[in-house]
Amino acid sequence: MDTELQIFREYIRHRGLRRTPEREQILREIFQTSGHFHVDGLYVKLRQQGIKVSRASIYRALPLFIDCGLIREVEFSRGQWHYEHIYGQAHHSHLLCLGCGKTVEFEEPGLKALEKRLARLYGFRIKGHQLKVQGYCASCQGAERGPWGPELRE
Amino acid sequence: MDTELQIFREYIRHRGLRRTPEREQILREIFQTSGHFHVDGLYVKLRQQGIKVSRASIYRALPLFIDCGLIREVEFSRGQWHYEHIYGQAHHSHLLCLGCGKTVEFEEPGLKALEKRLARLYGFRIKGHQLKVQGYCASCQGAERGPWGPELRE
DNA sequence: GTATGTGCAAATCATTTGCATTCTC
DNA sequence: GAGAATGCAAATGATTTGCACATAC
Repeated sequence: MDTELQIFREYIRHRGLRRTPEREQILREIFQTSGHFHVDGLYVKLRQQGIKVSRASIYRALPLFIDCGLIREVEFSRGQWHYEHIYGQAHHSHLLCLGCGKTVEFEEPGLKALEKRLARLYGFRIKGHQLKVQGYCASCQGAERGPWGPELRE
Repeated sequence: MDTELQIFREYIRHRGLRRTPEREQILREIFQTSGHFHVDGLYVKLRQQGIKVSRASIYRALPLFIDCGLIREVEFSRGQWHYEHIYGQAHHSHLLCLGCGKTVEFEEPGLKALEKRLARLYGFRIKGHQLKVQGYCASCQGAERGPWGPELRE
């Protein structure tokens, strides 16, 4: 249940940082929500619960959570940053609908093999990858723009 | 040689837009440079040649070039947007060094098959994908941070 | 002639930062 | 008590936008 918190405390200790209620409240809120979240939504949800944390503290806390492997950043479309839990989750990629913004998560085991191949080929020590696939979902295929069609905005 | 320009003019005509020297100068500059470029670099290079185009016009022109399939946006690390030609180029992915920022381009034919599979599985009409792999290149592996090691900044 | 495109400077918007105050260790 | 972390408000920086003028069709 609170494994994330434990991991975080462990991390804080290792780095000689300080354990503050703000950081832990933010972390709790993140793990109470399932799926993706973004900074402002997080800020609002905290406020609604009467928890007073500044946006600045959120911005300062997120890199720590990322650093200890609890969450990860994803960008759905340009400038649209979201975060998602990764602790205890299988690594997945995203399929995005350009029409309605729907996202589907999928796993692609073949990418592990690709990483190995790249490591060998280019002498890299691979740390990770991100794959994003875009298209139009079943219900948006009508509105899809043709070749230089009606409109385009990513 | 000037195929890009032809494609662009064709596109302009199709969309009922106007053919302006600014847009074409920007396009020429882009295709005179090989590899990646970013907005500010482009702006400076144009100025250096005595070509006066405002940043605003560049920002307004790039979506057109993207729309007609001449260039593509890539984000190397958070907020670091680059553009690259795609006309006449094989689709490729990027391998990035987290230490020195070096980038390696590679092709991964398997992703086409993945797109097909996703299309069938989720009923999407796939438009494209982006894959980014990160790691440390041979010369940066010493400076690499361990588990919660020295430093991390994407 | 009209609608589009351009340049400029001002507006945006998410994120970062400086600084005085408050907390952890 | 010293160094970190917080909150606030101001700074940043890339991109966008409003508007007056220029220009393509």
